[in-house]
Amino acid sequence: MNLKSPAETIFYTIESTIKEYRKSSQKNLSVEVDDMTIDQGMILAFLDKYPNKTQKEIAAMAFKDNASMTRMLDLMEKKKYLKRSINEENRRRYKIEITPKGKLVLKTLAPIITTNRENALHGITEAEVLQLEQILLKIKSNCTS
Amino acid sequence: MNLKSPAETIFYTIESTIKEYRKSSQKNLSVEVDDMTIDQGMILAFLDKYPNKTQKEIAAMAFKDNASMTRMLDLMEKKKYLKRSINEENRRRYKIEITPKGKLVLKTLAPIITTNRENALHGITEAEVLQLEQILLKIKSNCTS
DNA sequence: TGCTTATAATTGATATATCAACTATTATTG
DNA sequence: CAATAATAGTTGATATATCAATTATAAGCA
Repeated sequence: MNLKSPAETIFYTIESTIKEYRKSSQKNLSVEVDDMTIDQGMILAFLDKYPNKTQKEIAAMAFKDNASMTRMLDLMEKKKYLKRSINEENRRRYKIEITPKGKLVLKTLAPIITTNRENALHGITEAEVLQLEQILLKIKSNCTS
Repeated sequence: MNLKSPAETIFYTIESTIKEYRKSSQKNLSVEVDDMTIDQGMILAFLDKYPNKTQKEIAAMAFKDNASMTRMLDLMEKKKYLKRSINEENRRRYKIEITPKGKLVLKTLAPIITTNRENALHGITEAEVLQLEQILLKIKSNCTS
């Protein structure tokens, strides 16, 4: 039987690469911010960039499940990074506002995120990144269609 | 500020690609096997291929945390896919054996896994897979060093 | 041999992922 | 307008991820 062991497949490489990236990013983040995960940081960045989106839309953009999004926002609200209030124009939705504490964290995060990305892509050309992206998008498309 | 939004980065593409692959693989697996996750299937495949490795070694190969491995094996044992017994040569270790039920599932899984992989890589050349791998390994190496 | 250190695995705490069922609200349609 | 369907978000259950602390055993060394 010629079934490759999981470790020999490209999927394993994809998964282990992103895991290492996440791990090293979390490590660098934790040095500067105490009680924040990289996912929470990412959500905060999305909320900052798209202030009028629904939780559901943010979830889709961040590639998260709605249920996960609810729980992450619960946590972030508890930690005072943001505030949710009912959107009176559509009472099913929330209005989500980043607090001053959240804004401050975003400023702290920016250089860390930049460094994380630069570090991960060190010695890799723009062309390679493009190739990488194109091939990945093909795989992604194969899996969704 | 020129900080890209998370969705515009290659890391987002990597992450979303592997998530779609996992999702579609889980879906195909669930059609044939009822109470098994793709991670459990992967671990079973590793155990089959490397019957004398420790949990720790399997965890490292499968890119899992030791704690996760303990819990996954607990579950798989409870579901009778495997059996653990103390290794008398080194009482810190377990001897892990795949049960007949586990062996059967492995057989059922094999064609599903093959199909999942082929489907995901449909229309992608060997050369592209190699490129993909090389670039990813660079990123991974940047993150671990 | 006794003490210290290393190793394999577990456990607790917390965060996230996923699916399904559910609530509240809004939109549609007969 | 009332009944029904669609939408936004939540909750419960279960699986996995991660870190830190802990247990049991083995190995190394004075």
